Amino acid sequence: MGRASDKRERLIESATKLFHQAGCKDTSIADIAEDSGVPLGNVYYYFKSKDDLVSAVIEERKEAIKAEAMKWEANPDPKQRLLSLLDLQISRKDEIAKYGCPIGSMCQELDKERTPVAHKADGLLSWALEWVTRQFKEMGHKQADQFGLQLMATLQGCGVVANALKDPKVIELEIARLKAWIKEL
Amino acid sequence: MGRASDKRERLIESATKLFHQAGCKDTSIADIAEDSGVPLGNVYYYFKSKDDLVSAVIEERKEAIKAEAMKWEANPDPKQRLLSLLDLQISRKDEIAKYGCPIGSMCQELDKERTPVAHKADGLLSWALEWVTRQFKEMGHKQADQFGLQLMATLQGCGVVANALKDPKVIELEIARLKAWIKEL
DNA sequence: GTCTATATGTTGATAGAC
DNA sequence: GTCTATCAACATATAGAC
Repeated sequence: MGRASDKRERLIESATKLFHQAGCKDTSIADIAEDSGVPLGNVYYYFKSKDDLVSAVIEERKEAIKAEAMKWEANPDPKQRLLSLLDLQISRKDEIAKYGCPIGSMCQELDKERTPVAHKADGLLSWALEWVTRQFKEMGHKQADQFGLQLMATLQGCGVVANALKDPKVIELEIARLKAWIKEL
Repeated sequence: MGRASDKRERLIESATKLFHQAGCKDTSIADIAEDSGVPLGNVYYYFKSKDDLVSAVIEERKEAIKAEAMKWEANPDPKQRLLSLLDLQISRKDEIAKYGCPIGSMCQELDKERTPVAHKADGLLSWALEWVTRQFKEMGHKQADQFGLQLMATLQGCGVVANALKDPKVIELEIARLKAWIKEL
C-alpha cells in the first residue's frame, strides 16, 4: 500500500461510532458504507468480512487507549495518572449515559456471539484493569489487585447504571466519590 | 383462557434462558421454538411478534425479582435484606461470569435497539436501585441515595468485569468486600 | 388451538464491468 | 482500485389446512 486512500480509516472511524451507538449486530455494512461515504461493494476490498472490520475497530481502540495511557505516564505520580483516567471518564459522561461505556458494552455484546472475534474486546478491559492495578502497585499498596478491581468495577458499573437511567449525573457522582477515595489513599 | 396449555410459559422460559446466554438479537424465534418444543408457526399464536415475547420475558423477570424481594422483606432488618441480595448474587457467580448479569446485559443490549421495547428492561435496573436505596434509608442513613448507587454500580460492574475476564472469582471478591462494608455500616 | 408451508425483507458477501 | 448489481442465507411473520 504505497499510497492508500483514506477509505480504510474512514470505514473504521464510522464503524467505531456506529458500533458504539447502535451495537455491532444492529449496524449493517450498508450503514457503515453510507456513513463513511464508501460504496457498499468497496468495503470488501478493505475488509474481507464484517468480523474483520469489527476486529480492526477493536484494534484501533486498543491503540487509542494505549496512546492515552502513555500520555498519562509522562506524569511521575501514579495517583495523578489515575485521576487523569477518572477525569477522562467524567468528560465522557453524556456519551456514556446515552450509549454505555464503549469498552464495556462492546465486551458484553461480543461475548454473546459465536464468531471468531467473540472475545477479542475482552482484551481491552483486561488491559485497562492491569494498567489501573499497576498504578496502585506503584503507589505502594499491597492491596493493589483489590483496589484495581474495585476501581474498574465501579467505572464499568456506573456506566451500566447511567445508561439504564439515561442519567450522566450517576457517572458524575460515582467518579467524584472515586476521586475522593484515591486522593486520601 | 379457561385451560391453557403450558406452551406460553415454556416459550418464556426458553426465551429467558437463551436471551441471557446468547442475547436477544442472536436468538431467533426458531431457536426458542426448538428449545421449548413448540413448532415455529405456533409461537405467533402466543406472541404476536418477537418484541412481544421480549416484553413478556422482561415482565416475567420483573415478577421474579419482586417475589424474591418480598421474601427478603419478611426479615425486619434491612441490613440483612441487603446481605440476602448479595448472597444471591454470589450463588450466581458462575452464570454471571459466563453470560453476564441477566438484568445488566439485557439493559445494555436493548438500549441500542430502535424497537418499542427498547428501554423496557431499564425498569428492572431502576427498580432494583430503588429497592436497595430504600434499605439504606430504613437503616437510617442520610446518604442512602449515594450508598444505593454505590452498591448497584459495584454489582453491575463486577458482573461486566467478571464476564470479560470469564472469572467468577471477581464476583466473589467484590461481593465479599461489599458485605464487609455493609456489616460495619 | 395446532402446525406446515411459505411470503417478505434484510443482511453479509460475491461477481464482474470499468 | 473502484463500484453496481446481485446472490444466498437467514430472520420475522403470515396463510391457511387440519
